[in-house]
Amino acid sequence: MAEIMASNFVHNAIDEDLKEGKYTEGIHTRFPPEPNGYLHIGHAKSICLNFGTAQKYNGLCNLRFDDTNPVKEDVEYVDSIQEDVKWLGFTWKDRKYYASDYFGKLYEFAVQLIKDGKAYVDDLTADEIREYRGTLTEPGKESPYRNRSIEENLDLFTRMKNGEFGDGQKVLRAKIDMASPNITMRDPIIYRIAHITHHRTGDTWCIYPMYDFAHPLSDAIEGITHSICTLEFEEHRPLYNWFLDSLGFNVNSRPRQIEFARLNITKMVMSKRKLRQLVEEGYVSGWDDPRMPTISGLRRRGYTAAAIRDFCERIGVAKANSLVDVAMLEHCVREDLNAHANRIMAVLDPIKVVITNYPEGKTEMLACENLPNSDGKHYMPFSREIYIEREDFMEEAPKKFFRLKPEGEVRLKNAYIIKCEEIIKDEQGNIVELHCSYDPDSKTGGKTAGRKIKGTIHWVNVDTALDAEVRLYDYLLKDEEGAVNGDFIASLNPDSLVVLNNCKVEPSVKWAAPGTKFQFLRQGYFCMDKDSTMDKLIFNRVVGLRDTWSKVAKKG
RNA sequence: AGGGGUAUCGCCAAGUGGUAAGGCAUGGGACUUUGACUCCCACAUGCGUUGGUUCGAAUCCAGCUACCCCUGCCA
Repeated sequence: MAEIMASNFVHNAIDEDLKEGKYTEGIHTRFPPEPNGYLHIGHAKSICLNFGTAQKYNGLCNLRFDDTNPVKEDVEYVDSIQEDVKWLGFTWKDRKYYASDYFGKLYEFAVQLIKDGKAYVDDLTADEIREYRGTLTEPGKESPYRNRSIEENLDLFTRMKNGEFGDGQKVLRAKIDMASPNITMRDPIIYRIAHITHHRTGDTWCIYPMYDFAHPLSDAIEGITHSICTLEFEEHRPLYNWFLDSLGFNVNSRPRQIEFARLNITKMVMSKRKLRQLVEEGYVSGWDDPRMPTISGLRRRGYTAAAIRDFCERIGVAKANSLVDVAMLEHCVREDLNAHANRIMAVLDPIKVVITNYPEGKTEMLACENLPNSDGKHYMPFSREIYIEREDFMEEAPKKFFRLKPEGEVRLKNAYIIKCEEIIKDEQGNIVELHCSYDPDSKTGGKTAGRKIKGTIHWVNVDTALDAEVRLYDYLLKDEEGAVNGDFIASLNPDSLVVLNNCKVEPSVKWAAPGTKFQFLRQGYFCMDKDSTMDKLIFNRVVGLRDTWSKVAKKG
């Protein structure tokens, strides 16, 4: 299982608990997604925190599906969630649970509350309940049904369970305090009626517990010691504790809820609602479209699990709302890819180069390092005609242009030094071909291999190059300012997917593993998508694009 | 009668009364068969603000200010 080392304020809180002699049985956390969508990078933060914390204290972390609202949930999501958590490098062993596993127990807990006079069945309509709740500045008022007898409540709740009432006709509420300044405590609803088929329990139930009721009790049932969740649940904590107190859970051993700030990243939309909208309205091919900030989308882009884990450690965990620069995420993939991804060459916008003094018909295999300074290598054919990147040649080049120019020399990566002798143009004046000469002794190990040449460019062999349709992806989800608010649909960047048809890639591409780093000298790293085929390569442009040249040019 | 939170460099973030870690970004420089990578160097007399306590305050106290969350039969 992947290791998370970073320490944070949640750990400080746990340390205090331990010092006070609490939770002597060990630390136990849980990751509790609702299966109503795919996991995204924000969930990765929570996954790393929960599994990482358990690891740090030699404890356990459960995977629990919070499936208390069947209207939005589906098995497709429970499958994808498991796949993504696993892929990220974490394991829950046999501790996969569902809140729906506890529907029976939860029902009994509710009955107990009624027997203790702490819950009642309310006949008010949804609108009436809202009115009675009061506002942020005014207290609510008590429901006329609030003081029904325990017997009547018991009878009504049983009949709710038995399906005698329609959706919305009745709810079960906790009897707390309608005047509480904390609105969560104004007699919160704990059970609602919904005649819907649940993806796991089918039609067994027609009443479903609310999150506020199900969560603390599910935690307690599983022996969770620390229930780590996001900031918006902070004022639900008194209610979380109220249920546990009211049902007699020991103050020193019951779970403790700790809240942290959710993740925001510049240029990325993290709202599940909006991501769903993108999928449902067809703006993307699915939840795993490489432009999506979902775990599966990032995976298809070529992000590695290690990079995402590293990112989650680096951003830290705190309570202050924050907006992490996407540059941090990109740095993390770049670093991982740089260390582990094999180098392979591809030319996106080819221009043919004929090496006039290279023997016709000759082909030699040149050794190419898989990684800088590594023993691993692959071989690439080289012959008289090759392709180079169109932008690697400039007819009228400024002084600081280090690549190919008339009468200039440049090094072909893993091959020879060539010199541009002649430019061939068509009637319109477009450059169609370059004629160059090469220095036969300049390849690795040759007599003149050590000559200092300022520029090095990538290339592929004409005869053996594979044609590819390359799609370059940029972040889809952003607006001009990179802000995460605003009408994101209207601001989708139409250039976010570019298809290049003339791409030439080296033959070893057919063996390239997912995450393979393609060489684009000066531009950094392009990463091949895991689902790429030879005629359709998807490159993650964002990984390491760094146009140093334009910076140099700008400076003069 | 509103309540709950949060403020430390452009962006994250340590710090828990003893004189401001680290990372990302940025700017210099070295190296380079990737203008990448790597390596060096620089980057808060300052911790939202105003007062107070103290030999000493980002840390304690009081008052301001700004931002976030809460009025689902969502989670």
